[in-house]
Amino acid sequence: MRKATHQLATKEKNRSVPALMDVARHAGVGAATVSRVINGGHNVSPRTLAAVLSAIQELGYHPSQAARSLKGARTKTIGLIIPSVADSFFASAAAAIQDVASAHGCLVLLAASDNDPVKEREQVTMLIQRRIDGLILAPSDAADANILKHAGFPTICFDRPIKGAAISTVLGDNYGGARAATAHLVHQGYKRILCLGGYPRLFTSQRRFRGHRDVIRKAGLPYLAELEVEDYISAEAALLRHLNGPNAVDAIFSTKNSTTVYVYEISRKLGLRIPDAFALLGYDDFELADALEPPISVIRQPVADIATRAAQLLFQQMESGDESHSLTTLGVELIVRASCGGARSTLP
Amino acid sequence: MRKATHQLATKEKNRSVPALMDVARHAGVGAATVSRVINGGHNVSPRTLAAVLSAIQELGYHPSQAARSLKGARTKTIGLIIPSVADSFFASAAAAIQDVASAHGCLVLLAASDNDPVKEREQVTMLIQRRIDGLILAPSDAADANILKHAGFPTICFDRPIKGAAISTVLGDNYGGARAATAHLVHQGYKRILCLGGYPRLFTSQRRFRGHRDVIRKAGLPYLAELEVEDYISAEAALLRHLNGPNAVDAIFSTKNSTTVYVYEISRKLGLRIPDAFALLGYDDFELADALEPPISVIRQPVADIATRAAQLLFQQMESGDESHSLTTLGVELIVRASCGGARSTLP
DNA sequence: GTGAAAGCGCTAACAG
DNA sequence: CTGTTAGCGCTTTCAC
Repeated sequence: MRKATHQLATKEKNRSVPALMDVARHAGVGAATVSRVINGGHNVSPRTLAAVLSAIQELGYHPSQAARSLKGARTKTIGLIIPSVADSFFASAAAAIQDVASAHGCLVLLAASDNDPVKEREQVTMLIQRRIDGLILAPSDAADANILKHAGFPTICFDRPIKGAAISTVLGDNYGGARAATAHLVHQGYKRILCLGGYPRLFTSQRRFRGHRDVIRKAGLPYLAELEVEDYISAEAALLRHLNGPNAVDAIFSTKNSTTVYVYEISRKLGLRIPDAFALLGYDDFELADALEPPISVIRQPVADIATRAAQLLFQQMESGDESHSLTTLGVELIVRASCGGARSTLP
Repeated sequence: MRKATHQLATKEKNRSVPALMDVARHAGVGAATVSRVINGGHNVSPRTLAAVLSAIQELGYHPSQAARSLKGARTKTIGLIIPSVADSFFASAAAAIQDVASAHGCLVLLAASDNDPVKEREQVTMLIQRRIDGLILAPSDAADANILKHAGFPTICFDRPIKGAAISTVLGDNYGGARAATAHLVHQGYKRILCLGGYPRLFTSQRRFRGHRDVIRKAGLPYLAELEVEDYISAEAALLRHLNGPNAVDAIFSTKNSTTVYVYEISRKLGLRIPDAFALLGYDDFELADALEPPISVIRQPVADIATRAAQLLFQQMESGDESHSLTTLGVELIVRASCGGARSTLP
């Protein structure tokens, strides 16, 4: 505090933050010595070390990462681009990635793409300008691999790939998960299984739709799907279309968390009991899935594993400089709860 | 791609990213001209502009933010320190803050403190070193204001203050929220209202505890509290202590989201119907609060508003250089659902 | 052990 | 309109 006043009084520079040279002068040593001190203090006599240290303390000096980076040092910062942190899947992923980054002494520069290729591009540009050491990316469906050509740092994709890009990628087994889900419903004896989903351009959606379709076809059951459901309104409309008449569905495979919840809520509003009126099986587990009445069966993705793996791959690649890329697909888990206990044997 | 090979062949520097000077040489112009181009392209002839632009394109050049910062420019980056992004409250806050930052062309450097003052310190240090333009902070209970003395950028606290620090702060009205919650239960005729909470060192917890206590005292009701509940196990133990005997509680005010859910789950496990066995009113709304059976009443905090306000204050302060600080307390909302409909009039 | 000096990539005066 | 030239804060030889 004294010093702050002092600085102003001597009107040296202006009231900006102290630089290494300020510390050097303050301690009566050369710049190189201060540099040595803040880099481990090796090859410095105890006397000078103490002097420099106290000068740093008094001035409240913090070395500028920017200046260090200029000299080619790493920025100790990785980028993370996701559609939104408000989405619990990506929030969990971000937390896991941050843990890994933190363990490596890195900070995370977070950018939201909103699934918009244009925004995504802008964010990538900003990250390149900041010279991040690496990037973890959940690409939009129209992501352009060329942006990363000249990036100068390794990139790992997770949750979704960039088609035709030579980038290591970590995915959940969307196709397998959808197959497992649908197969389970088939085995339970359901005959009219509706696939309810949205955002058909998303890689994950497509895989899940296909998984459902393939199992249905193989089982010789009628293919029923509503693939444009993106909010409560459209979910309700879709449901109404399939809940009445002699051809009413007896089970619903919902490919998205929010859709699953919509279906649950709509069923209550309509006074339809799950699983008596129809079975429900969702994609992605959620916190209160087993607190609902009935508890909802789901395909659970290993979110933390996916994100952690991606982060580990990134640091591995950052350290090794290895250019090779790989595709990792992590298995999902079928969590059977009461919402799809078995086809009704008797009709009311 | 051609260029990449070319660079290697001519072994100029090494395979590092192109710099402004590379562009200048490539385009046959001076450094200043390139600088002008990447800063808006004013005062540059169409011919040179085109030449430089195409050179930039070919080389895949991106100006280094680090070098710019060295010259005193802003980093266009703000820091955000929260306990964890995995917490939905802070995830929502982060999303809101990011929106504001994005609107100002800024990126967010995210750091997790885990409520640990030591980690928090480290994160602040790393952010100072990166010369962020501003910081938004949800401080740990033992946060040290002195860290930020020499930071060189404005800071805004949200959700919790740093005691005795001259820092603008945006809070939810925890005391008022707890009062409103407890008062509602009192008005409904409940007589034995238990306050269930944990993390008693957290500012938010303390305010909520006090709000409950003050209303209870004023109403002349017995003060009942279990303030060390931090997981399912301890919640169950606490509940068991107060659910039996002639002195059983008839209502529970839960001061934390997760605790509310625990109480709900435990009540189902025990076969106790809410609100017949006891009423339940929680703090912080959650997605499925109204999908549960019964729907849970809560105090809803304006999360997005709090975060947005904090971010706006920050940018305001960054732009004005204003050193003054303020305290903003945002009102909360009582969401009445079926979990505390009114005291039972008849005993079974 | 320690200091002087040369850049790292960029911007901001100045000259032309 | 355009090029030259200082630095910004730091690391890193290279002498002393």
